[in-house]
Amino acid sequence: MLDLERLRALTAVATYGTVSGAADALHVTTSAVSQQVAKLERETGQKLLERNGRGVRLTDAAELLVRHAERILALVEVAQSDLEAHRGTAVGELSVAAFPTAIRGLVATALVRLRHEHPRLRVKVCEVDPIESLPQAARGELDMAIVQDWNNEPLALPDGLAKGHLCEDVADVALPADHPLADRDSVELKELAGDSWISSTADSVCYDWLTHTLRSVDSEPRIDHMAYEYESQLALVGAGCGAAILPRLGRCVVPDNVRVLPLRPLLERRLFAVWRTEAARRPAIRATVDVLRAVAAAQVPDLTQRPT
Amino acid sequence: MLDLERLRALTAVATYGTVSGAADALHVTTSAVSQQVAKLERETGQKLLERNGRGVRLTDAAELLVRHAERILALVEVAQSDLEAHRGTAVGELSVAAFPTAIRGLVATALVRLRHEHPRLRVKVCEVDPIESLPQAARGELDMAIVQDWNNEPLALPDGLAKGHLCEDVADVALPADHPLADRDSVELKELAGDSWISSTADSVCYDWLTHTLRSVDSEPRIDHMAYEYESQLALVGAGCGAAILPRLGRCVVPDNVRVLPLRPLLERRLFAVWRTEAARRPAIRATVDVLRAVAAAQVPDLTQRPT
DNA sequence: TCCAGCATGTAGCGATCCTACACAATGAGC
DNA sequence: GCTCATTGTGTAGGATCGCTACATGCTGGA
Repeated sequence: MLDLERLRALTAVATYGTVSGAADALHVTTSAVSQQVAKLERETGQKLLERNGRGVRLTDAAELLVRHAERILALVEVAQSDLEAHRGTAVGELSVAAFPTAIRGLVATALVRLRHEHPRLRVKVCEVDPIESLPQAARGELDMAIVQDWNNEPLALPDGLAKGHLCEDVADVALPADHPLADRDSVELKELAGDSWISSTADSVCYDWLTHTLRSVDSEPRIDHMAYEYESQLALVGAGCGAAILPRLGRCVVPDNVRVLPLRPLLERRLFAVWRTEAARRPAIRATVDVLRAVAAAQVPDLTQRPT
Repeated sequence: MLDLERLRALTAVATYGTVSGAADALHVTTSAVSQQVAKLERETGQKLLERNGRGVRLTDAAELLVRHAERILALVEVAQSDLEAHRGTAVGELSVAAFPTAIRGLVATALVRLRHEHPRLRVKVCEVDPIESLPQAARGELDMAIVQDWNNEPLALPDGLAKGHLCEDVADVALPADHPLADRDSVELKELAGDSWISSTADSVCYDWLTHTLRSVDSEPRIDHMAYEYESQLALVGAGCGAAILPRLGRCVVPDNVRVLPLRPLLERRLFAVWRTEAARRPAIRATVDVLRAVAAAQVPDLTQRPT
């Protein structure tokens, strides 16, 4: 009889291309994965991995088995999810990835309520940029990813994932206090064409989005500085290094030498929770999304109406 | 992660209704099955079995899990079968059930050829009446069942099973040597209406078939004696106890005090091999069916043209 | 009331699986 | 061309798992 853990080991090798990559993902040693696959080879009577340079290559038989294994493992996840739904209560472990402003502006508060309302549910939060968390969720390394979707750039969802809308958030522009436009009530993005910009680091969705957005008003946007944390970006803005886009959700204290102005038209992002469709029926998923929505709803006035 | 062996244990309990029945089917002790299910309960966090009188009853959660498990286990079998097909050669173990005349008339010879042509295939034969072997094959306790199908009574195949035709066989009637019709070249069944009959035992398809067949010529057939083995039936015929239907396949030596006459019209049975559709792609299945057909074809003249 | 039948719990033994370590093979950098 | 980092496989030992045998508890019929 085939063993699901062994099938998972093989699919992990197929996914990551190397035995050690699979071992990392499964949190075991390479030796363990190697032995699991070797056992699978003995059981099936067929060679599954072949040495290929320093790595391995899957044989045709292994590719075939992986295709079956993916269907089987998906069905197993549906069964587990269905069984948990039958139980009705949110229990077990739920690993959630979120980007920084969502963690402090939404998830932290939600965790308090979740711990209170679902004491048997253990939510593990990890700060991961959506650029990473989406594929991780698709691969099953995460149960839920909290991601964003700017109004000028829709979210591309990998196969097998479902999303649930959480709330809207508005982003303003942060300018040095001595900027010519710093005393305006609001500003249009195109008025800032030619300005120097401060962005998130290049391995984040915010960087991709900012360059894309600025290109609509400025053929050659100048991104001179990059910092992943907004607090650092604001320090750079205060030092007169340029402008930055600053979401309202999870906003830190703005230094005195920085002015924050609303943009015209509003620059909005939508927040989504994303999960695998196989796990959709888990009460843990539903409960977490519900609480996230409730927390978000309580903050909507703050986010969309605050003068700045 | 769910474990397939544990799921199999639960489905066996669902199938057989009792823990000990499941244990028998899985060839382990009741304690082992009980522990497996208990572990499943801990993993899923839900009660699966409830004491019910001296036995157990499956909870709703267990019923739900069984439905999923059946789909998963079927998919696993397809994967294994597909993988073996990819390998191309017939290997591993194949458990085959056949009724007595098929064993000596067909399977024994086929085993010799199979052992020669597919040395890595181990075929295990067990004599089981089709009345038992069909459900056993459907439940996965057997890989193949060799069954018969009389020309006046088609075979009802349970869901999930496929069949392959092997050959035809003809049955004659055995009469005491001093029977008034014993010297005829052939005889019609209705000429024997009112005669006493010797049948297979009541727990066999042959008994069911014989009573059904005789009813078409005799409203109240007299079945005075029953013996599972034809050799015993012929001894009874020779002792003047009645008539018997005697297939040509695997026919033993006929005693001197018994005459065997062909029936008009021919009483034919068709032989089939039956297997689960999930295992249909196994080369072991295909190879065995092919050899059975070849052996049968070599005997067809003997079976259908022999004067008696 | 006793007993047969069924399920569960426990102790112990063997198998399994994982980690740590050693070793082999490859390919990139100097 | 040599060295070394990277990757995969093999082996020994310890922890865990899973099974059997046996004891115990419960139920329903004789």
